[in-house]
Amino acid sequence: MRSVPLKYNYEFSRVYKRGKFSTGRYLTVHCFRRPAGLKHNLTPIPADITRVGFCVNKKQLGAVGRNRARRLMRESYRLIEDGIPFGIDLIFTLRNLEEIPTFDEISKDMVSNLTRLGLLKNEV
RNA sequence: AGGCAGGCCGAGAUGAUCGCGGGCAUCAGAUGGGUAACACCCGAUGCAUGAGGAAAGUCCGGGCUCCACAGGACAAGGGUGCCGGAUAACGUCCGGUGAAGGCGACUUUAAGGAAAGUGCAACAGAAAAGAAAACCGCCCGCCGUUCUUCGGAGCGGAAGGUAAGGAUGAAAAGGCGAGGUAAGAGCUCACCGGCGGCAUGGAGACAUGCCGGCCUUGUAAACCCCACCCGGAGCAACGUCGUGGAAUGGCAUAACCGCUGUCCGCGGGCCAUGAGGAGACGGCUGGAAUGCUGUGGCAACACAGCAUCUGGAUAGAUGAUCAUCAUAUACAGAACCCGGCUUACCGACCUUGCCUGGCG
Repeated sequence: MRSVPLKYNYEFSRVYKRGKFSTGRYLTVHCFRRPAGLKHNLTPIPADITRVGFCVNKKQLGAVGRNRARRLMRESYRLIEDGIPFGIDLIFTLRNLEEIPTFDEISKDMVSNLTRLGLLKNEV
């Protein structure tokens, strides 16, 4: 198990355009199963890693709020990381909400979304 | 009791479990990357450490980097504008002067020049910028007329005098009082204001006093004039490396393929070269640094000594859960770095500070 941040803009758009998604009450999850032999700048991307991105709309929250939301999502992801298969690109996006949800709400929503996409081997 | 001024702090604190960034130390290397081999990267463990007073707005001033000019002056454009000081510098800060406000402690200040010139001053008003103007009013004399107590009085008229009063206006040509006069007027005088000169004090802005002629509207946040300052762009700056592809040169061209058949030639191969897109690394944090003490200074600040090392991420590190403390937690996240300004903010604390009023 190894998770690595998703970096480049074109990789994000690939996940949005060609991947599957699931929307919950607080989060939207996009996932994309990388085909074998995919390269970035002629360097092959290892098959045994999962790449993750966390997004918050710049318009809905200030810098502090965005940081907080990202941290909550990252922490939730960390706890269920082991149950997720390799070779996948994931993007978690906070939905447009009035307030930042609590850790519990994000955590549960993340699990249910990933289950719906068939990405969780067994519920934690 | 009310107020004035200044300072200081602010992810609320503590504990437990799990987790993140870079740093240091140790370990593991018959296993990944890397090297000639080490180092190093990657991995594990431990240790300490890890956002702000505004990190924000990006409004000024610098450092740093590249480009331009490599000398000076002027013009254009922009900025600043009482005086002195502080500073690397500033439009900032400190101390003062003048003005305005407040009973006061204090506060505010968009403070150069209106006698270099130009423009503007709506409406109202007779007149709104020149040494002006007579709407009402006031007045001597004159003419007509009425009355008469024969002194004059009233009314009307033409020509004049008058800026004291009324009326207009944001503003009416110094203010106010006395003398003066037919009525008036800086016409004369005292005081006040302004202007000019002189003296004294001060480093200066200015202050005080005396003298003079009797006096010149406001607006420069209208143009403008004067003095001083300013080259441009920014860390996505800039520097180093830079697979492949393309370019140029060299070498090899047996076979095969392409340039529609044939021949020649060229390309596909290998090596080198200087640019260089993506990307990587550096720039990247030890600094006009912070704390304490001392000396100088009213102060801003400067100097000296001692001590300390205090974020450097790169899709972007400070988090999660639980428990306790008191009800509960504002504005808000470094992105090259400093000095300011401005704006946002739940609240906590300090000064044997100062002022006004009440009671004793």
